Amino acid sequence: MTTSIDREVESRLAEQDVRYTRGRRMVVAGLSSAGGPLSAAELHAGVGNELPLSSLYRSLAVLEEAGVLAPHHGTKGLTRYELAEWLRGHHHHLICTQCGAVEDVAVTDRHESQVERVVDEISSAASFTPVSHALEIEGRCARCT
Amino acid sequence: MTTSIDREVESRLAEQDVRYTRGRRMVVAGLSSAGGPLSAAELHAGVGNELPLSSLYRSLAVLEEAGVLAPHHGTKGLTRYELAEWLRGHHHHLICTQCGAVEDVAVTDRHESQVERVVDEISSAASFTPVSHALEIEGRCARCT
DNA sequence: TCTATAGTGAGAATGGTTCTCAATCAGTAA
DNA sequence: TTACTGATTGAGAACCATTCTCACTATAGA
Ligand SMILES: [Mn+2]
Ligand SMILES: [Mn+2]
Ligand SMILES: [Zn+2]
Ligand SMILES: [Zn+2]
Repeated sequence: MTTSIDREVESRLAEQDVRYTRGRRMVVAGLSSAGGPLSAAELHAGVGNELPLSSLYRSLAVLEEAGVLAPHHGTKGLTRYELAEWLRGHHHHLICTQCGAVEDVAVTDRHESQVERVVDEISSAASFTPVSHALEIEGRCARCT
Repeated sequence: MTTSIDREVESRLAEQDVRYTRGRRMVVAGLSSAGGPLSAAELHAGVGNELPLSSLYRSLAVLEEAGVLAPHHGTKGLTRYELAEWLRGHHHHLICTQCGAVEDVAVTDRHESQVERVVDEISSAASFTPVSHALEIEGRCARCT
């Protein structure tokens, strides 16, 4: 099945003369259907341990380099990846300190513009040029309350 | 030299029957005088490679457990630590994508209350119980512009 | 002082991630 | 189609931040 995200990734990679191979498609598909960022190990398990780990890691690196994926450095010794914002849309994260789950959360335009105003004011006061921001909320998820 | 932070850490550890030893003091001192979170390797170098790495890592773990330090998972394969918020005060981070530096940035009460309102609204919409938040701004620092 | 417990340091072990290299695949030209 | 060429893959070794082990030392309390 070819989704719309698949098609967008396809053309993005074509622009950069990077092939959209079977393994890379599996990674994108795995992350497309996830509710939050996934680690290499989680992706590996998610595809029934097809796709060798070395290839999986290489695919993650290639797709990150191509701007298709964004790394998310969460808990200790583990990098999780998610689709880049131009594919999935901007969002923030709810991180459960109990079970460790990271959940995507959409954000309204009103909230987003408020956050952006704060980001811009903080940045300009520090002579910093902001490119993006991440608002991460830690606490207890609905299941762990 | 015994700073005020030193005294606060001292009593916090005393409450928990955890000794405030030479190595632990070196870690707290190193982080007190830093402008952002530091990794184990950075701390190690900062004290002239006194304090063996195994002891340094153990001190970081003990101080984190005691609530004196907070880990910051920023870059790949590297955990940086900073003083907990009750010691250093709440702040946010400017992360330079060019040089990798992480800089603390103070936040005004007005900004903070705006951010907190957004955090609360996002959380309650997701049945999430927020405990803390982190606003991380990525971009170029003044030096790398 | 004696004893029990906490802390230390050197090095081994662990585990996520990256690297190596030979084999295979995909695009291109003849 | 066939031959050529560079990209991609997979198995395993290597890497490196972090954690563990264990014998030794320091400290607090009886
Ligand atoms: Mn996400
Ligand atoms: Mn900080
Ligand atoms: Zn949870
Ligand atoms: Zn910089």
